[in-house]
Amino acid sequence: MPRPKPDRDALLEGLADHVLAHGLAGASLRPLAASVGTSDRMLIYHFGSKDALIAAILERLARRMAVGLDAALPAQVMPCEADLIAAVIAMTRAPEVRPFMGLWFDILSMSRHAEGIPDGVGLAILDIFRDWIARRHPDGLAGSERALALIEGLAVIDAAGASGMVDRVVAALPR
Amino acid sequence: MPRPKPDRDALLEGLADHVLAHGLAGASLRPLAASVGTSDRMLIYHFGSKDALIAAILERLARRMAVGLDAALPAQVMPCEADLIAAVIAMTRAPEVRPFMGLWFDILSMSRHAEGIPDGVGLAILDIFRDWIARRHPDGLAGSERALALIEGLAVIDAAGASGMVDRVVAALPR
DNA sequence: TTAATAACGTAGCGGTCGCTACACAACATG
DNA sequence: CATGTTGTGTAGCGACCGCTACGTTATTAA
Repeated sequence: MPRPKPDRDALLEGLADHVLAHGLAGASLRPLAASVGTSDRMLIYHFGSKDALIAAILERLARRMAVGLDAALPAQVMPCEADLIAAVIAMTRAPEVRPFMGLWFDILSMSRHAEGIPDGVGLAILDIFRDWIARRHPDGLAGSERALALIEGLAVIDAAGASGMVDRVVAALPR
Repeated sequence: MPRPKPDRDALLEGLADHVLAHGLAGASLRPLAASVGTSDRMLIYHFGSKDALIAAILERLARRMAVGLDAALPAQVMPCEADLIAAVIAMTRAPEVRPFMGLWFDILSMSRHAEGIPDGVGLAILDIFRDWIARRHPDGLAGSERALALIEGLAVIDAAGASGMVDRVVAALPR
C-alpha cells in the first residue's frame, strides 16, 4: 500500500536539479513542472501542495549535500585548522557546490517570513555541515563550531562579491 | 528643475521602514505604496520603475545603517577582539538591528539572480561594516576582515536558529 | 466482466504582479 | 488669459501565481 511511488522519486531528482540551477526564491510550479516534463497539475497531484513539494525537494537536496560533502574531502582529521578552512572555501567555490551555497542563502532569506520553508530546515543543514567539519577538525567538535562560523562568514563575503577579502583572510590564518 | 522633490524623500523614509519590517524578498508595489498612503501608480511616477525604487530604498537603508552603527557602539578601539565580537553579536540581536540582518540575507539571496538588486550593493554594505569594525578592532584594518568573517558567520548561524552555538563560540573566544 | 481506483490532460478560477493609458485638477509661466 | 508642466485618481492590460473542477484513459480488484 504505502509503496513508494517510483515516479515521485524520479521527479524529485529532476526537480532538485532545477531548484539548484534556478534558485529556490522564485521557484514556481509551472517552470518546475516543465523542467521534468510534467504539469503543475501533476506536481500538486503527487505532492499535495507547493509547500509539501518544496519540503520534499529540500529533503532530497539535503541528502545530496551530505553525500556530496563526504565525497568531496576524505573523512580524516586534518592536521591544521587553516588547511581545513582553506580546503572548504575552495570547495564552496567549485561550480558543482556553489549552487548549494546559493540555496543556503535562499533558505536563510525565505525562512524569516515563513515562506513555505519548513521549520528546522536551517538547523538541520547547519548540523550536517557542523558534524562534517567536526570529523575533519583537529580539535573535533570543540573546534568545529568556531570553524563553521568562520567558513559561513567567508561564504557570505564571497557571495557578496569580495572574494579578495576571503583570500586574504584564509591566507592570514595561523598554522 | 532638478530640485530634489520633497515628497520623494518623505516617501522613501516610510518605504524604507516597510522594507525593513516586511523584508525585501516579497516587496511589491501595491503594499509598498499602501504603507505610505499612496498608490503603485505614484511610486512608478516618482521613481520610474520598481528597480529604481528598490535602489533608492536600499541606498536610504545603507545610510541609515551606517549612522545606526556609529550610534550603537562608541568609535574607539576595543582592547580585545573577543569583546568587540561579543558586543557586535549582541547588537545584531537587538530588535532594531535584526531587520537589517534579515535584509542583508535577502540581498545576498536576490542578487544571485539579478532580481532588481543593483550591482555592488553587497560590496558597498560589506565595506561599510568592515570599516566600522576596523575602527574598533585592536588590530585595525588588518584584523577587521577576519573579525568580519567571524561575525557574518555567527549571524548566519543565528539566523538559522542555532543561537546556542553562537553563544558557545563567542564564550570560547580567546581573550 | 464489471467496478473501482490511479494517473493524467485541458481549462480555468480568483488573485497579484509591474506597468500603462487616460482624464483631470492645480499651478506656473508666456 | 492661454498654455504647458506637475501631480493624482481610475481602470485596466497581459502575464503569472497556486490550485481546482472535470473528464478521460489505464490499470487493477472483485
